[in-house]
Amino acid sequence: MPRVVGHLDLDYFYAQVEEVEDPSLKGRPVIVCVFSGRTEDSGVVSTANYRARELGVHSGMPIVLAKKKLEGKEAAVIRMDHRKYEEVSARIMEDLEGRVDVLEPTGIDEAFFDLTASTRGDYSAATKTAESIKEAIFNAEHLTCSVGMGRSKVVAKLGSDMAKPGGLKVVPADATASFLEPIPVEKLYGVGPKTSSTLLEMGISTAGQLAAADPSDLEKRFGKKFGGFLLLASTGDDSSPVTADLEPTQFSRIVTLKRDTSDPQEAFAQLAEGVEYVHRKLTTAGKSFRTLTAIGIYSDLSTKTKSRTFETPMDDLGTIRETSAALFEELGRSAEKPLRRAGVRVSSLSNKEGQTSLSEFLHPVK
DNA sequence: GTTATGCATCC
DNA sequence: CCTCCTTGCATAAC
Repeated sequence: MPRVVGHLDLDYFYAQVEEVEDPSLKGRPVIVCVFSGRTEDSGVVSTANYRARELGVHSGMPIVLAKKKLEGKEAAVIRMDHRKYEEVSARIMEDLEGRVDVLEPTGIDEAFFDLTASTRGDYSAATKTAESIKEAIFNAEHLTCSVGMGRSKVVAKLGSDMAKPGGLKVVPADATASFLEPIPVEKLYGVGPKTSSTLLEMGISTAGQLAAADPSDLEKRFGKKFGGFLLLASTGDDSSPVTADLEPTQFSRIVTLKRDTSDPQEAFAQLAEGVEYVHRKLTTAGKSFRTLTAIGIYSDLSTKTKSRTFETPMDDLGTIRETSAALFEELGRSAEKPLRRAGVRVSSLSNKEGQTSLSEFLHPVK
């Protein structure tokens, strides 16, 4: 029986949530932005609706540049409200859990799902389920989404990309090979600019060519693990399962400083709220950490990190404060360039004494 | 085997 | 002109 794997992606999520909340935005270019606070308009576009995209604006673009492109176009420039999008996302994910066999959220606006068991590998039954899911989200939240389905995660993700915006792309298991053959390698999940340029050097530009490549050549260039993955992905045979209740493995926060500085204490002071945020996330999740990392991003945007691992799990704000302050001191001393951004991360997480894992909490053993 | 650090991906 | 977050992996050093 072939697996039935789906990928659901909420369309231009942040901007669409804003459109739903304020219908007067419909039909106008809308951009949701992260303002860094450094100057009036410093920061980047997080999400642009399709009207804004038509005018050449896309995510990652500096706000100043986006505003120029949108001048005189009745555009709405909105400050990102992460809390709001998280609430909408949580409602949708909760509803989805009841409609699929397994749900694996992979971000605030997307999730993989599995329908193998309930459809017994029947792709027409799965198509009906996907359609009802799209309908349910639209009825409940007035949001559109794009869905892809196929026999693996790579195929499902490719499908949802192709279906954007608002569509459904189903690739039945036996149509996988012909579907993948002409796909450019850079479209494959897990293949970014670095990997695709290396592949191009090897004369490989499509999934079909990748599938026909010499496995040992791929291993030499990418290592055994990633080389093997590429080969499987090229034929839609990547086997990674859809997994529910994945526990977080780290929490981090990075902020942009008001001005570049070589003074570690000044940088650390501006990170104070970020430190509290990380501690709050840790507490909410009921976790302790063993490793704490200070992250420095310098004026030339290069990155340097310093970390410390404790022998026993820690969870208090004081420890995070003191340790990150000390690590920043080291970061400042070892660098010749001033800092532009500063961050803190906790990892090597474990559940606190007496706390059940999130998964046990959600689905207790009877 | 564990730790520190950086790289690549994706959002 | 340049935000923020997460995950996994490679590699070197201990």
